[in-house]
Amino acid sequence: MLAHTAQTESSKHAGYGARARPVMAPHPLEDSFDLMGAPMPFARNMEIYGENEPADYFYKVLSGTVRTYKVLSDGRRQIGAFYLPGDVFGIENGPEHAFSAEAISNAKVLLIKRSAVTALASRDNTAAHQLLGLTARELGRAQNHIMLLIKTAQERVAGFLLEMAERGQAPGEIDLPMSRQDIADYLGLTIETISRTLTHLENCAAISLPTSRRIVLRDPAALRQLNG
Amino acid sequence: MLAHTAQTESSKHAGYGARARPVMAPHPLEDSFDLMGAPMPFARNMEIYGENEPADYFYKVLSGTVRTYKVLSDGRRQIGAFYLPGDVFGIENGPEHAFSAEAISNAKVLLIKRSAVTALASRDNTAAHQLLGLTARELGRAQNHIMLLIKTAQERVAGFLLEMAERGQAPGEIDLPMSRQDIADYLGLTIETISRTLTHLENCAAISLPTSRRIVLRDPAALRQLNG
DNA sequence: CGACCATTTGATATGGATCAAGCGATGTGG
DNA sequence: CCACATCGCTTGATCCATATCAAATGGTCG
Repeated sequence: MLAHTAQTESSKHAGYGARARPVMAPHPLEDSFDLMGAPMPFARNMEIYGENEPADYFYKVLSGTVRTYKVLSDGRRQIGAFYLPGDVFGIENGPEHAFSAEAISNAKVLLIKRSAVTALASRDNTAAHQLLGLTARELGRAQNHIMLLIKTAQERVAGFLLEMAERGQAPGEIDLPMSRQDIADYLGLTIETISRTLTHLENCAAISLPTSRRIVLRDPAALRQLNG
Repeated sequence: MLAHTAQTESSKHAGYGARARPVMAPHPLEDSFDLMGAPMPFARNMEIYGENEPADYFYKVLSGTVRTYKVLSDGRRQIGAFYLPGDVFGIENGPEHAFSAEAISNAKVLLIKRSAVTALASRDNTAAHQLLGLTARELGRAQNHIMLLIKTAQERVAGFLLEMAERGQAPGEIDLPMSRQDIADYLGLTIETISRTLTHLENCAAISLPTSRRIVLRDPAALRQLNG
């Protein structure tokens, strides 16, 4: 539904560019695409692209957090993944997006023309290899997600916390950018179950919850055990 | 656990080759790899590769059916996918297999050296494109699987039947190569729930079950509606 | 025919959903 | 600055879909 106007939009924010790339554990594979993109800001809860729209761009998170999701006919929402700064999203099978994407928090996203990437990939085989690597990584993520979805509520939440802790910068500390509803829709549970499970983990001294969005992993080994 | 002896094994069955490729809806993308492989037979329930083994080969089903799966520490098994003749499997993120693979029925599988494919891909960009296409298709399959796993038992079974019907040759008729246990482990349900759901669908006149392994889609539209 | 295995069917238990308040932070208008 | 509405989160009570436990049935192979 949202028509990208990358040129016009990004021209309003001409200060960013590749320079604005946050200091992160680098994803070396995709670096060569960075120069091809136009940075673009998205406000909290704004749609970046919609399901079934033509997949004309790849996207790289510069700052903020992004969710991809699908909604079933009766309104159930499944979140496909959360993307943090440095992550690339929008890579999918076929010419249309299978999921929708929204900014969870105010975010800056690099838009990279898919046609430019595939053109580059057909000339430069390191670029092709990088694109393959990104797609395979996404596949691995989806496979892990499948494994999460067959577990008990405790195991799903423990797995989610470990995943977020690994991806964040502070080891053993998580600053959740997403709501309980987002977590629930990622894990295939309800907000009530997420909340109850977190308080239970706190009672078990596995975690502590200084605030509802901040989680300290007090006993990661216990979480890993729960993880199945 | 299983060390492939592709050359020695396949030399015992030197009659197959690309000629033995079953007549199927072709997957045009991977045809250029076919000549690079060595066909190899696997008996029912034999392991093709194990989780965490080096992923030195890609595999293409020539006949029979293959399942990939992961087992959690407590014995729960999740089936990642079923592969029918013409399908390629063993494409994963990283240098090791994330799943194990077994023949469900006696099967012939083409083994294709991964190094040969990547070497070809770095020279020939159509080959690179084909490999990317296979990986992206696998990603799409995993994403659909995720969507299945958040649904009710009826929806999962309906979705599974529609998926199998699309992939099989006879429209509206399914000859299941796998057991109820396999279906259960694919859908994250129990065999009892699979069985009960199938009999319920039969009572609703959505399907009929001439035998336990044969399913006729009597009312595909009803199934599609159930699918969510 | 008889043993074995896969599948179906039945009875009961339970984990997580649903329904329903409460609570705490954040923000807004008076 | 405070009263109050709002929103996200937590907590409690009950319900229900599916798991679990158990037994019967049926199909296959020696």
